[in-house]
Amino acid sequence: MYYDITQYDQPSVTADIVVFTARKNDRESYRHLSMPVLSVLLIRRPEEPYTGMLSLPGGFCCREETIEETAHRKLREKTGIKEPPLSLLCNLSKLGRDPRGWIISCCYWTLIEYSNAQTEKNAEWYEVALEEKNGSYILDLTDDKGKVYRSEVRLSGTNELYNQSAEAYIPQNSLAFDHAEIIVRALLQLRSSLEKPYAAFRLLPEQFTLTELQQIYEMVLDKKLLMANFRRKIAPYVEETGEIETGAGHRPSKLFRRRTDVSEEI
Amino acid sequence: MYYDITQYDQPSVTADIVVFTARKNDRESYRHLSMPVLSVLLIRRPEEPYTGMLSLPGGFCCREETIEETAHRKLREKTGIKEPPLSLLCNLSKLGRDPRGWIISCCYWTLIEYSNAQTEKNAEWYEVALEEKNGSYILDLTDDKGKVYRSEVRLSGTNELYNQSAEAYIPQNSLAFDHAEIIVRALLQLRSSLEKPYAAFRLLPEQFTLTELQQIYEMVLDKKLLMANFRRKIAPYVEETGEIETGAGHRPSKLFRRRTDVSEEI
DNA sequence: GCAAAAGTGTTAACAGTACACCCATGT
DNA sequence: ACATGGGTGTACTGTTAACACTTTTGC
Repeated sequence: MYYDITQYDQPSVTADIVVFTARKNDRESYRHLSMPVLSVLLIRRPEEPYTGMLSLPGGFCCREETIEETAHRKLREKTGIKEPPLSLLCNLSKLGRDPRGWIISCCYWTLIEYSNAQTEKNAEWYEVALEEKNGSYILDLTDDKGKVYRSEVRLSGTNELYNQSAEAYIPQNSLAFDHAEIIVRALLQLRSSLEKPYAAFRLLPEQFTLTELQQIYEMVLDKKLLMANFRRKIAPYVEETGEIETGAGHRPSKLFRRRTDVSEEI
Repeated sequence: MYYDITQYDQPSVTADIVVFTARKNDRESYRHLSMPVLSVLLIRRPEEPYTGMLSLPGGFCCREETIEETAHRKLREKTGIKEPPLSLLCNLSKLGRDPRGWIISCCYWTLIEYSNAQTEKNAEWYEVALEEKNGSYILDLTDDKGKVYRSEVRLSGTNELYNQSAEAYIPQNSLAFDHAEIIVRALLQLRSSLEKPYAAFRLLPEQFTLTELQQIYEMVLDKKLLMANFRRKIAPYVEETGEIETGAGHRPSKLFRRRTDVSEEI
């Protein structure tokens, strides 16, 4: 009745996820704040190819799941996090990007609150730093011992994502496959998503101070903001809880929550 | 050496493309302008499944091409258009969305200038009209004889695209597969992309009047704009060519082009 | 002249920026 | 008291919205 689709060659399809979180050191002293640290979840590969190198969490799609469900299942296994909203980032499909054969990667990104996640064995958080340098990007990933994994990424288009670079499949230093490029694209998209604060809320607990929210912005955008202006900008999206943060050695902060009549999407 | 990826079940992958264009009737009279009409390219399916129903152009991905290259090849076959920039829209992967089996659709959208395209046999342009109605969308596609194909689409999230609706695979009236939903998502994304005028330029010839550009906006956003304000808004993106449109029965319009120092991406 | 379309100017409202200043707390 | 962070007001600037007005053409 129908054409037999299996007469055509078929690819394997993976879901790969860039998971960002904000980790916060405790206060440096009773009266000094410390900035949160933008971090990404990476797996040290236990198997071929690229054994021992760092890679994004993800896995092969199977018939019983949508791609997003595969991503959710993998995230549940690695972090215990339940079904965070996923943003589609890009599809990478150039033959040669994976030495095992024809493998298409559907890439997503998401944000989770650090205290909600317990990472399992070979999954670790790495601090993310991105620097632009005459058209290329320098991506530095730093583990908790201070070891830095540097990758240089050149994006073909800009962050508009409708194209993919020829060099995408060359593993960059300690990052397997084209995963360095994926992380760079995800960070660029995260930054532009901060025009609205929905993404930032996902990095904070339900109640937060406006300073904490501002620190999320400063961490992601990698620049300082003026408090008065920032507060006016996000005022429509938050509401006071009535509660107060205590014991911080200064004027106590009001605690806010996101307004529930605004969308949670990122 | 490596795990054998072919031991897992593998999906077929298709690239589907929502191609928009702006068709312009000739002037209704020597002194009345007529609005351009937003149109989308659809194929009347010559084969099972859904024979005779309308569907998006697209085709199965093969090993030798990236997904974008497959999309480009299919567009070349249907319209003769050479490699327009593609914007990633969504991946649809729910089992059951295609009766032939496990088929993942990678959906893109793009814009082309009408005069550049020659459609082949069973490909036709359909006028697009979208109406929101308490959370659902009514999509009306009209052929050149005035026949209307109506679909009702309910998006699970909004236009943020990280989810897909359970009913996605139910063919909507005359649209095969979940293609009605894809067109709705593409139109919503096209609308929000008009914050910058790059997308609009792709619907016009190299030289155009500001009124033509404004008509593109009004056509896509489906609302009237004020001329003076519109001109100020897009002024940074265009420049005068020095030439003048003649023979229109009114004060002649200056012809503009897009400034070449701004990105062409959509 | 006149209808239709091209194009400009004027104003008020609003959002973004920079900065000055006051408030509340733990030591 | 004082240092530190929390929080507000104000003045300046640029952008957007609404509307009134002038210009140029073919008939």
